[in-house]
Amino acid sequence: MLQAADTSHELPPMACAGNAVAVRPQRDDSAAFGRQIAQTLELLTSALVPQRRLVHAGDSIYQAGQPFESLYILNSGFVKIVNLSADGREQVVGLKFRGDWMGFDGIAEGCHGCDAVAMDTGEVWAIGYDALLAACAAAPALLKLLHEAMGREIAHDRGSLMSVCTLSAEARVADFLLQWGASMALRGQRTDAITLRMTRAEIGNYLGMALETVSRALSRLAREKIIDFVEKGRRDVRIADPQALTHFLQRCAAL
Amino acid sequence: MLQAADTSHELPPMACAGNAVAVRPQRDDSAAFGRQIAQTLELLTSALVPQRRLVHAGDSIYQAGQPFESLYILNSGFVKIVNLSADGREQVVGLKFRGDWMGFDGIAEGCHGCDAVAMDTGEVWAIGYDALLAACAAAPALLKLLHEAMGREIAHDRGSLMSVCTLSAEARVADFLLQWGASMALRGQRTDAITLRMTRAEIGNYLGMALETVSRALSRLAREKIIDFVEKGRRDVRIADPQALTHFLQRCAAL
DNA sequence: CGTAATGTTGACATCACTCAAATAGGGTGG
DNA sequence: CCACCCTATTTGAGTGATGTCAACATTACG
Repeated sequence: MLQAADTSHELPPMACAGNAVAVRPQRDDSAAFGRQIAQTLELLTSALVPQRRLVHAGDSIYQAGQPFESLYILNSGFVKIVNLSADGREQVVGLKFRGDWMGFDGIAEGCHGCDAVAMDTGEVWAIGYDALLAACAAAPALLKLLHEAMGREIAHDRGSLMSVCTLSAEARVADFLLQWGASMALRGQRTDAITLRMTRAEIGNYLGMALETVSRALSRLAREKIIDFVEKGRRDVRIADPQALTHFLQRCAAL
Repeated sequence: MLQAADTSHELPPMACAGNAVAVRPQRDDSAAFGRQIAQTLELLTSALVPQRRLVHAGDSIYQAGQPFESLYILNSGFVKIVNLSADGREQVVGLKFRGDWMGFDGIAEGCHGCDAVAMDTGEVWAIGYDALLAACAAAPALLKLLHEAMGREIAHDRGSLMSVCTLSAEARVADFLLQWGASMALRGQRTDAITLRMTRAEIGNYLGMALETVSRALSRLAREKIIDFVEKGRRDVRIADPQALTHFLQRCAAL
């Protein structure tokens, strides 16, 4: 579909996950990631006093323009990261789940560049950045976890950019569902029954397409029996056939 | 053009740059950023022994799949970061200039998720990650710079995502030129005469559009006297009227 | 020079957006 | 429990922006 830059180079066999398309909700990964979250939270509480805050849908955790003072960890719930441009455009640029860090974007400029808005009831831990650095000096393991979180975010954002740039609208929706499922799987949750807490407009905004296009893509996936909706309400998606969904995506990408 | 998610929230006055559209090649910023680069390089040499490497156009600094061991700093030259997917898509997801760090994407997974390919002759410094962490423990200022670089990258990637998702093709090309100019300005280089070291195909890949669309957008900007090409070869762009370019972008964004 | 790579431009096709209308759900007050 | 409203969603029809294909022009390079 889109042109590939002809970067001529031999590709060594991909030894690592990278931004692979397939979902792999393997038990190992899931357990490892769960341990990592637990370890992070544990280290944080042992070394610092995170300020816990209960948030409800619509609450903002931080807003663009506010001075950067803390990083945040999502202990439970679901958060969207919204980028705002000077000329009024706004764009969902990230989704955060349990264990995810938030607020890195503020480190460089000294103030936040996005809004973080809760999409559901949940608990957020705020960690003063200076205190965190001090704690990291004492506990190198914590620094390692912090860097891993930042690295993961960078790698993930690049994956998003690639999806938007190289996949058709339908493929992006399929990819979105797969990624959501993978996120759930990593956290040990069931991956077949996905409860989207977002409107079609928000999904479309996140994926860079009109809400009608999201709706049509989901309808088509449902028509082809790749997904289905649980009774009453179209926000709960069941990935009826994960393999078919992966194949669907690969077929789109191959064109 | 695209639908905005109706996140209802009041926006506090933007006190900071964030992902503002306008270019501001102010002398202050430029000087500050120049100092920051110098400080980074100085700190690195004082605390560590970076491994310097001369690269030429086409050389790869690291490749996806290689084990992650080092971070890299570009001392001079110009590098593109290319993301590869399992199904063969490839996408330029980042461009690096003097002073930029590379390789963060490998921290989380333990192996690199992208290729970094030199587009021009330059010098790259490799810094062993473990040694860097040790040095950071001794020199907190270095850790601060490292985190700022990571935060900047995250913020920048989100800006890219937003551009691709919310701007028309022509606007993205205009934005691309403005950002390039801003990068040059930050580094104290002339901002009016831009030497694109990329083919139309690479630019299009980076911006998520066909190379023909890039060509048409540049032609139109030239026709409207907003930019022009220096004699012989269409790779050297002169931003004839920076304000007009900014206005052009804002006009596109307003639609 | 001659050849290959790159860039430009036109014609046409198509994907995805816009506009519009109908349906469905969820919540609220009577 | 029902009537009502409001939002979210679905679906269709038409259009426009952008991709694709193709021809040609220009430049770079050996």
